[in-house]
Amino acid sequence: MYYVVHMTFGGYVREVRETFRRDDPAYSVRRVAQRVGVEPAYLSKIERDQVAPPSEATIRRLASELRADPDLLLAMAGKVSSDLQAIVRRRPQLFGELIRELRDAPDHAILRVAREVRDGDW
Amino acid sequence: MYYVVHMTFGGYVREVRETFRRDDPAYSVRRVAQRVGVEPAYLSKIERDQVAPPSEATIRRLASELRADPDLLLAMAGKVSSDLQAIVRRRPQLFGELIRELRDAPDHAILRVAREVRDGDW
DNA sequence: TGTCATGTGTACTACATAGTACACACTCAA
DNA sequence: TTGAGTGTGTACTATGTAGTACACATGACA
Repeated sequence: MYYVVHMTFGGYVREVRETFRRDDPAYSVRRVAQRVGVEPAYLSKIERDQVAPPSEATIRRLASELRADPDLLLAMAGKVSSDLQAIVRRRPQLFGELIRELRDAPDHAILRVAREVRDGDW
Repeated sequence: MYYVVHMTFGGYVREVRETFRRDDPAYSVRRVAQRVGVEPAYLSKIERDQVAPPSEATIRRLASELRADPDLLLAMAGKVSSDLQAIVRRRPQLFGELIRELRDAPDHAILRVAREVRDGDW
């Protein structure tokens, strides 16, 4: 599934939507656009990367509609979830140090740290 | 020093600049503005919170000029450093989980985790 | 054969962001 | 008393963001 990382935002959305569509006509550009709350022409342009990715709010509704991970979709759009930003902003130096420290850490190390924190022994 | 958290961006900048100025006339609005590369009137408005905080690039130059922590200044401006955002965007789910897990953790717990990572035993 | 839904091209718009440019009144030092 | 430096008010602007609105050609299907 990691190949996704090399896709554009629009390309990924189109692929996911078309996959749903293969066995459900409710996933046409027009009908998805309507449920998401944007104009069909706009969604069409988004999927062909003719315009910049939409706002965070629209990306979230799109993610929900396409059963995609909002954080992943936001990342593909070059954005970071505003709730994560708020957490970091509350203690910028602390989180800054931690995140920069983890920049090159392998995935499993980050996961392990997260689990350690969850079983919080502080 | 934590009272800083309750200040506005502009108020903090003004306070820091005026402190420098008490024993160095090179820290007038005009001269700092010139070194930072903005119009004096603009810096004046920033310090009185008459306009939104400036761009990340300008905040960084301001931080450097005032020997302030860029992450802190950016946070006061409601922003998160773009390099941190880039790190998170590379592995959005992983960092998302970790950061949300740490939302309510005490400072020392986050620090401890960061140190653990630095003495990286992965 | 008409009509219905589909995807998309073109044109336009409202609001936010990130400032510049200039003028003005004030103060202090020579 | 003038002139250099100071802070700030007002007016303006360029670019980016996040879309809407409508028209059009196409293809299926009843």
